Amino acid sequence: MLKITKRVEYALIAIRHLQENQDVLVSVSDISTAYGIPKEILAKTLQKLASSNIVKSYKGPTGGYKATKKIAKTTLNDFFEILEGPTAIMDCYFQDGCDHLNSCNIRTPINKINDSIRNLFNNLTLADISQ
Amino acid sequence: MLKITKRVEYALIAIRHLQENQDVLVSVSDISTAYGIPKEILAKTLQKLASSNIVKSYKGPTGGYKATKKIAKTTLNDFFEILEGPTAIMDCYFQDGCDHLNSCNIRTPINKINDSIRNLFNNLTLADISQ
DNA sequence: ATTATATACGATTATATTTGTCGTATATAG
DNA sequence: CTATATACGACAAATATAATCGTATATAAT
Repeated sequence: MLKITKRVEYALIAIRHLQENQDVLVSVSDISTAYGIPKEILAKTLQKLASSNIVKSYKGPTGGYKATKKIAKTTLNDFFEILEGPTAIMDCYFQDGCDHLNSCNIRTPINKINDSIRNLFNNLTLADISQ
Repeated sequence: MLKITKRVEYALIAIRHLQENQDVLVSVSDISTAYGIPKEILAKTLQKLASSNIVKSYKGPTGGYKATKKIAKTTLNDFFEILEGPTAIMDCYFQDGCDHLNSCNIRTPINKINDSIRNLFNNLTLADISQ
């Protein structure tokens, strides 16, 4: 449990690679072959990052991706939520569709754990974890 | 991603129920029916907690479980690891069997994230998240 | 203009993990 | 002796994640 997904893993690999090669455009294939990552998944992952301006995309032959200055300032929470949606350890007892809500006795602890994790990730940037 | 398992959820429900009923022995069936939890899974979960002395078990008819004083002092990390094994966001790039190790460029960030989470969970007890 | 190569993106399949069930053994109160 | 509780391993079902496939669009180079 509490695992990150391959998408997040691939995204981290990609942005670090882009940061180390800021002078050139890097294509999906470049990263895919360099790290042994399935091309299609990596492509979609970079598309998500591009739509949030974490990276910038350039179409056409000689196209590819570039790192942006936004990367360093991005929090882990934002990074995760761009790729995977809301950070939440449960999915979920306290929203619509929970048929246990009436007898639920763990609302407080679940919320406290969740708040702690979100607070942690909101106070860590991608720059913080890079060095 | 970063979800807790049902086992952890059920364990939380169970220990909170036991803490609220410290004067009596509570059986698996009691908790199972009260919260709509599958009996067999709950049983195994409580067996794990019992083998770590988080709860105490009593066999035979009129048997069941009781909360122990150890609960409040138990850290979230210990609680999670009793039920689910080592707390780690990846499984894993840096151990045996990783065929990407030579080209891995995310060792540092993964370790930093992992250390942060483990640090958080090691400094939160079950008592801390209860109120 | 045409071609080759890149990103963009929805639909589908494959795989892995999690969740739940079944069967059997052991302990013990009445 | 019997009924009811915990103990525990093996298996099956359900769900979530990962990967693939197909098609569209943009654009640099010829």
